[in-house]
Amino acid sequence: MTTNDEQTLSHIKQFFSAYLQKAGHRKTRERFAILEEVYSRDDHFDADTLYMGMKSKNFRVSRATVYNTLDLLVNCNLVTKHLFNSGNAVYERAFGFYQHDHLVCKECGKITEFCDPRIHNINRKVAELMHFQVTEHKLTLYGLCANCVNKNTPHEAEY
Amino acid sequence: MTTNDEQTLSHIKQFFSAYLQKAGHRKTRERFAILEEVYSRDDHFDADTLYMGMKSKNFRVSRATVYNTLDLLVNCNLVTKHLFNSGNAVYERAFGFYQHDHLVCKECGKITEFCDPRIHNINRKVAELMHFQVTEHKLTLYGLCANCVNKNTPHEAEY
DNA sequence: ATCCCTGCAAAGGGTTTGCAGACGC
DNA sequence: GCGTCTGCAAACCCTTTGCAGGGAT
Repeated sequence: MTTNDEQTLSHIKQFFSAYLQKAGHRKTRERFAILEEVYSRDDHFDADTLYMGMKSKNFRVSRATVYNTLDLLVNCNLVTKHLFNSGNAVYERAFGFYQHDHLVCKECGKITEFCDPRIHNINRKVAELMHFQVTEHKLTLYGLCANCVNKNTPHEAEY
Repeated sequence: MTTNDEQTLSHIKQFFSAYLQKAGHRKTRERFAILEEVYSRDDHFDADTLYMGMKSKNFRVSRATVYNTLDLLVNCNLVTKHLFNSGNAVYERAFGFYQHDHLVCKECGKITEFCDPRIHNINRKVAELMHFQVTEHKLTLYGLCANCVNKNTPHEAEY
C-alpha cells in the first residue's frame, strides 16, 4: 500500500470516527478493523467472505459484528450494498470512488463497473416529473460479458 | 375483466403454452392457474402473497409450485422479478406492458413506475464500450415519494 | 459505573429440496 | 406406463436476535 493510499485510509478512518461520534456510537477496535478490511479489497464481496477473510488473519470477530458494522458503513456512505439477482447481499467500498453502475454477467457472474453521466439527467427528469426526491440510484445491466459471448452460441441482444 | 382483457389473457396463455411445449415442460392446471393469478394483479407482489391469494380462493396449490412456476414465468419473460433493498423478491406481470423502471420510497416502501427511453441509449453505449451483450437492465431510484417529502423535515436531494 | 457493543449460538424467514403420490404425455 | 410435477414439510442459508460478559465513555 502506497503512502498515498495510507493517507486516504487515514482520512476515511477519521470520517468514520466523526460519523460514529455524531451518531452516538462507540469507537471500537472491531469497527475500525472491519473498515480496514473492507478498504483492503477492491472487489464486490459478501458478508461471510469478509468475515472469513478476517478470521484467516486470526482477527477475533463475529459475524454479528460484521453485519452490524457493514450496516453502519452503509449508513455513512463508506460502503455500498447491492442485491443483484443472486439474492444475497454484496458490498463494496464507496468512498473516493466514482459513482458508477454495474454489469452482471448471467453466465459467469462476473461483475464489471461502468460510468455514464447521462444517468443523472434521467434522475433529474424523473424526480421533477414524479415529484420524487431521489437520494440514490442503482442501475444494473444483465447479459453476457465478452468472454461468455465468445464461449456460447450467439444469443439475441436486446440492444 | 373486459372482453379485450380476456383476449389478451388468452393470448398470454397460448404464449406460455408454447413456451412450455418448446422447453419440454408439462402443461399443468397449477401452472396456468398461477399465470392467471399473476395477471389478475397489477401490483408488485411477493411469492407468499400470491400463494395466500390463491389459497383464499380455495385453490389447492403449494408454495413450492408457486416458486417453481414463477421461475418458469420469469424465464419466458411473462413475469419480472425484482430484488429491491428489502431483500425478498417481488414480482410483476411483464407481457404487453411498457418496459419501465422503478422508484422506491425509502420511507413508506411505495413502488412507482416510470419510463425514460434515454436509458436505452446508455445501454447501447455501454454494450459497445464494454463489449457486453445486454439482455436486460434494472434501474431503480431510491428516495422519498411526494407524500413522504411533505411529511418529513426537508432532506437534501442528490439531484 | 453505565450501558452499548461484542462473541457465540440459536432463532428467524424467505426459498429450496426430498419424497411419495398424481397426472400429463 | 414413464417420468415429471405436485403438495407437504423439513432442510437450507443468509441474516438477525438474545444473552452474558467486556470495554468505551
